[in-house]
Amino acid sequence: MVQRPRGTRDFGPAEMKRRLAFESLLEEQARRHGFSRVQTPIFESLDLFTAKSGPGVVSQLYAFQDKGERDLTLRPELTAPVMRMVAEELRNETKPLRLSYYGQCFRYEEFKKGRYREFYQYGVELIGATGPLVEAEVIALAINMLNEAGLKNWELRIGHVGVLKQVLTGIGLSDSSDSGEPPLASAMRFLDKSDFDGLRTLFESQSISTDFVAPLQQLSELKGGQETIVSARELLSTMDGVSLDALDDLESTLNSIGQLAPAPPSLSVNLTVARGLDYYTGTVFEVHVPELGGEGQVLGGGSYKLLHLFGLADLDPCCGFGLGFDRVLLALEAQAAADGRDEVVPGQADESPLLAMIPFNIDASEILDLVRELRSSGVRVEIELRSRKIGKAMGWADSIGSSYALVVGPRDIEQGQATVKRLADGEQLPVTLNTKSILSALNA
RNA sequence: GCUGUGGUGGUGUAGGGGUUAGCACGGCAGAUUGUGGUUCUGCCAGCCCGGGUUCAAUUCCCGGCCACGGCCCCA
Repeated sequence: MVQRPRGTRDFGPAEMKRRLAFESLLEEQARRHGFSRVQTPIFESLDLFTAKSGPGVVSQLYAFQDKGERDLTLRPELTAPVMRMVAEELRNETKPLRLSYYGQCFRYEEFKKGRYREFYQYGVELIGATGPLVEAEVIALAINMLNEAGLKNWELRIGHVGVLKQVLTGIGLSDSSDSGEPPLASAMRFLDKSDFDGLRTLFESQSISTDFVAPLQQLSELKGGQETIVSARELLSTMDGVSLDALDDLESTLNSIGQLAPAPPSLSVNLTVARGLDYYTGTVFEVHVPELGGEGQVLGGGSYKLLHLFGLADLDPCCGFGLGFDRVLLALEAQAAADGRDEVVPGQADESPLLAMIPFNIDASEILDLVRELRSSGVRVEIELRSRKIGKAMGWADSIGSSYALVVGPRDIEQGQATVKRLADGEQLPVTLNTKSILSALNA
């Protein structure tokens, strides 16, 4: 028996109902925010991702050579492909662009709950505009999506890489280095790991006053929502030469988000986020769901500079986020189970009635015209295909979830009459064997 | 990269060195040739793979594969 490759999943009919409902819910929110869907290839040139993330990523890629010995890889994420597409195809479009995308990505790593080798990402990028309002637009969309999906108990973590950069630059740390890691990057790493001894040692080696360690520690330990900005402002105003521009921008972004979207269940402002990634330039944000445990991050994004890699530096920075489609669904499933709810994703149930058409001791050709007409009127019709006897046919109709059954036998054909049976209560509705009559019975 | 637990029909499980490997759900058929959901009966279908120990392994041991977790990491 051949099995699925490790780290992949099959989705049966019940699960796909939820996934399709979730995707269209996300798409509808994106649409209302002015975003248009795009799609890029499942595989790309290997260079696309090494350019963005460095040669180290190759170990985590499904990379391969094609018959022309071209180095290719299954895509591990969607931001870089969309950037490539913008540079290749969309230069002439009116800016800013609001693009959304959805599809599977592949990473060769050990898989866990919420972490698969083939996983699905939904995301958006807003390209060709920058600033607090742009960030607010993007983050508000993220909030609205999660809110509309019915997700509860999630936390929006938001920060601004510029705050810390401006502080560290202001006190004299350099952003460049002839060899090895720039001092600025080292400092950010120490702060991210809360390694204040390491930070102190770094400052000593860079001839920077260790008096700055204490306020930096305080800054990194600030916790809370929007009021954190006020505390940070007080703290930073005591440090000479430190610009408050980034902090002002973050505050402006937060204010606009407050107007564009409902308040998230929990908001956490963190001013020393590093995110390790040097292409982030402004606000960065993540959404965490505690129920998911170790793989609790369901969404992440921010303002970043990547288009310069494609010769479009004038469009940098852009702002976007990626949403972990599978993880959000896991969270929704867990929450629905905890509440004893059947509905995991709003709108997952197909509302239009299903009619079980049961040809009984007649040739099926007698009812096919009727079936066609009913279907083109929007009714879901399923024909009994196994010539079951009446009792079994009814059991079949029930088990496929139909709301109505219509048995058509020789007598019905002769008389042009039949009865539509409503399965919920057994009520029999007499109909004439034509589309109009049946439709009105279904709507009764 | 480190590490824990587990793998018995399609699903959920019981059992256990020699068994007709039990039960429930499911699917199919019959009782029931024009209106289901009850009931009864029958049928379908299983010990993850390889090696070892043994007279005998689904059961014990080792390895692999797969599954579910916890750290680390995560563009």
